[in-house]
Amino acid sequence: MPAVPAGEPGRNGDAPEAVRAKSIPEAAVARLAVYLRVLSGMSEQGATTVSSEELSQAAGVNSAKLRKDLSYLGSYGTRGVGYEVGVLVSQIERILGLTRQHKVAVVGIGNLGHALANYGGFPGRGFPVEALFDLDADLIGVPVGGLPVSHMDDIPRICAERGISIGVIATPPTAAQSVCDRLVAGGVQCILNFAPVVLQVPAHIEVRKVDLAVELQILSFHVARRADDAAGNQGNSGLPGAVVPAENGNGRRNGTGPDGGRGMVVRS
Amino acid sequence: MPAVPAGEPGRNGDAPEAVRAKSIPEAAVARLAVYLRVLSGMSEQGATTVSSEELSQAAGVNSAKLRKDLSYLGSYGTRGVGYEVGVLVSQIERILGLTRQHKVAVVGIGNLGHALANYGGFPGRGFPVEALFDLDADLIGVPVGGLPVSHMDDIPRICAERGISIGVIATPPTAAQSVCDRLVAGGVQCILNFAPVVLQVPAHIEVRKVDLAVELQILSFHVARRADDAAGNQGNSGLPGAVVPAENGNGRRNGTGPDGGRGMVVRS
DNA sequence: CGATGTGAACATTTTCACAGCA
DNA sequence: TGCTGTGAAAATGTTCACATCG
Repeated sequence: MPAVPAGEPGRNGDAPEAVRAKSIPEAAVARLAVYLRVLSGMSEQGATTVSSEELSQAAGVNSAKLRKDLSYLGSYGTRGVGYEVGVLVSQIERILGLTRQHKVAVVGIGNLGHALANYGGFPGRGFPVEALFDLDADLIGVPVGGLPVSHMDDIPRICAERGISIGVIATPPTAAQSVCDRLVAGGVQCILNFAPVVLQVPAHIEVRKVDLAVELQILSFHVARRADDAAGNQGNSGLPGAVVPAENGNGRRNGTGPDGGRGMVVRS
Repeated sequence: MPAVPAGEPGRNGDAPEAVRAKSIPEAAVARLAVYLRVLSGMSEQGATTVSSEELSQAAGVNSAKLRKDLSYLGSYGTRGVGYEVGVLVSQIERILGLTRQHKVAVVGIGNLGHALANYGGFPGRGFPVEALFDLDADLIGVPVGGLPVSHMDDIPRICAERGISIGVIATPPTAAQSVCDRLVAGGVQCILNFAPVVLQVPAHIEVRKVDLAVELQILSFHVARRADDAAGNQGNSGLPGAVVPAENGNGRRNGTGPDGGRGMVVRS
């Protein structure tokens, strides 16, 4: 995605496809991460091969979609048999760029930030937390999860020094944009934003947001809609029928989407 | 969405459009929640009207999309002028079902659950936390955020008694499915899942997931892709050019989508 | 005149359905 | 025979562009 100077993002008449090669769909990337987790679990349980049917069941998607997604990796399956778990894991890790580490900085050591910091290195390794920041004087210097908290003013310097590539914003909404700017100044390339604000960033910075309020409101919408359906409710709607994978609609895009609530979190 | 008994979700040749009326796109619903937050902020600052241009800027989408989204509410704008903030707020709240309260139960009072419980009522009111659950004997009975923690075995009974409609799962992944089943048994209609597992639920239950690992891995993918682009980097890519709203791709679907890593989360 | 509301063009994503290979 | 890989169709979602109306 060639960065667009300003104004409306990506506004070009026809765009002669520029340089972009094959490029794998955003939606597929998100699912690959899920497949990876499922595959890791299977691997730990000793499985060596899986069929698209099995894997798709476990991941909660249909098999056609799964195969299409995996096809973006290349052809690593064996017709009539299935896929080798180990191969799939490697290939997905390769595509997702998990073969190298991505240093993380957590800003805002409140409830959520604290939880994240205590994580002591994010999911499945590969995302070591290497810097913590806050404004609270009482927190500066205090080790959280083994790492001392630094002052937000030092974000640019410290991020640059330590080669942080991902910044996690877990501050109150009012501080978020300022923190974001400093992270960018520090050379951070991606931001995971838990604050309920729409961040303004240069085109080359990737932002993803997690917003509790938005999630709850979307659920609220569905509850409401269900109530409306109180009409032609033929067939089997509320009947405790078969149980199937959630298969909901979290295919979030990132950008401007849902933001929301207040901030907290974490768990493993 | 008529519930599909079992097997592959929604597998029907052509589906004669059944009963579904107009129905507003999932993607739009997520954005409406964002508009609502932005509008609330504007309202607090005394703004009484907004143009699609202003609002879209603040929300990080383009004006056409914003107008299309708002059109699902009905026609509440004034040509040549814009929209009345108050009207928009009311209409969005109506569509999102925010005119009534949705009682929330939080399961798993660890780092995340604790943070959520302390929230003392979720974002912008409308989502009061009315029950807390955990397995830890040391926690049972202890008030967290003013509410005593109950045992997970009592999930079905208590949820039913208190009329909980939304369950938040903040437990370790191993307990998630079991908790989910009990929430469903207790009559909960929607689930917000912070555990990195694909939940199996009856078709009439709405599930949304928040997965830190998946988010980080998606960001990792973009870092990696950026590295690859190290080729024909003409134009202005890394140049600190204009700053624009994030507008990323968090348009998550929910269902079977991205799940992910280990579990953590949240904010404010 | 200026901004909304929207049909139609376009783009992306999902699903189908089946050829092809182990 | 059975399952992968994929072209093509269908569905969804986004953007354009402009008629319309306050």
